[in-house]
Amino acid sequence: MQVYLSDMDFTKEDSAGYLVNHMARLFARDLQQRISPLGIVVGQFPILLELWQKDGVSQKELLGKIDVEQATLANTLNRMERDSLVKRTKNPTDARAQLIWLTEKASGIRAEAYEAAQTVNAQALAGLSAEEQRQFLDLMHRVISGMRQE
Amino acid sequence: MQVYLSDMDFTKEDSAGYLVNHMARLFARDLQQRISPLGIVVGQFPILLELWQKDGVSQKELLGKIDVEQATLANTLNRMERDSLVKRTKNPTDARAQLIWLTEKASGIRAEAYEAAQTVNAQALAGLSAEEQRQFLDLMHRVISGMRQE
DNA sequence: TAATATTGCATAGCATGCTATGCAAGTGTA
DNA sequence: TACACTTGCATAGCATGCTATGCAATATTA
Repeated sequence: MQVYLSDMDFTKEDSAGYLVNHMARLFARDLQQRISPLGIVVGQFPILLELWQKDGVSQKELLGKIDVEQATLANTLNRMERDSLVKRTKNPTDARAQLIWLTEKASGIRAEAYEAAQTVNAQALAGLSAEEQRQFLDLMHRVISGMRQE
Repeated sequence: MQVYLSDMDFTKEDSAGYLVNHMARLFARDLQQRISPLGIVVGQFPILLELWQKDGVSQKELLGKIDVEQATLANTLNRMERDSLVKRTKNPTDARAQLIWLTEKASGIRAEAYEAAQTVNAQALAGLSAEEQRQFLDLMHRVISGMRQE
């Protein structure tokens, strides 16, 4: 079957952008449901992932590891501080900079948060074979690296 | 190579959810850049797609074709009305309902908007072969349909 | 028909993300 | 040292999306 696309035709279901957007909201919805019992929200997740690896870092260092803009990070950190997930201290060697530390509350939910995310990922990809799952991740990596530079 | 994932390990780059979220923001960024000269923004795009097919519909009918919540649609329609993209009239046979109509301004940018979206999609997938592009869309469809029901 | 339930839409309040901008603290240079 | 430049972060203002809630109009049921 041959499908002709004219400038008078646009099919959402054939649009990568439309599908990506929809899929992202489904992932966020599922992850939010699973992590809300832990007292965190989805936007905090990438930040927590990095701080669980290493805290006591500057906002700049954190920013280098996370794919959001600086203002987005600063705002999310504000909410995390409000929610007692992080504390900010002055950097003794640079008064402009800060050091960001996890609270015990945030440290304590690490294993459960990992599990929540892995469960969401596993369920989302449950309809794909192991080989298809690898392909899917690979394709996404390639699309992302192509788009980052543009 | 065998990779062991423990509960003390979580790699963003292996997380479908993380990649999907990042990719969605890259798509939105690129589309926004291309359509802003047309006087529209990305959230309006799915709504316009449907209204270009058929306008004079109720909000409920529109909602059935778009994958967002009712409140999101109502808010986006408010901004579109503010920006002179749509007009709302009363439904003569049901005073609760409304009919949503495109303005001439919105009708006139259809071809350019289609082209913008198709260019974004094409560029995003430029690093994939035709067969890989088909696979990618197919995998996304399957992931989405699996997640919608959960 | 009167009471109740449902429907169609609007609004409030919030999180996430962006761009643009401001500003104090550091760095470099004349 | 004085000046300009850069850096690290905060804030304003906006769009997008969500859940929860309100409310008038319609539909249903007793």
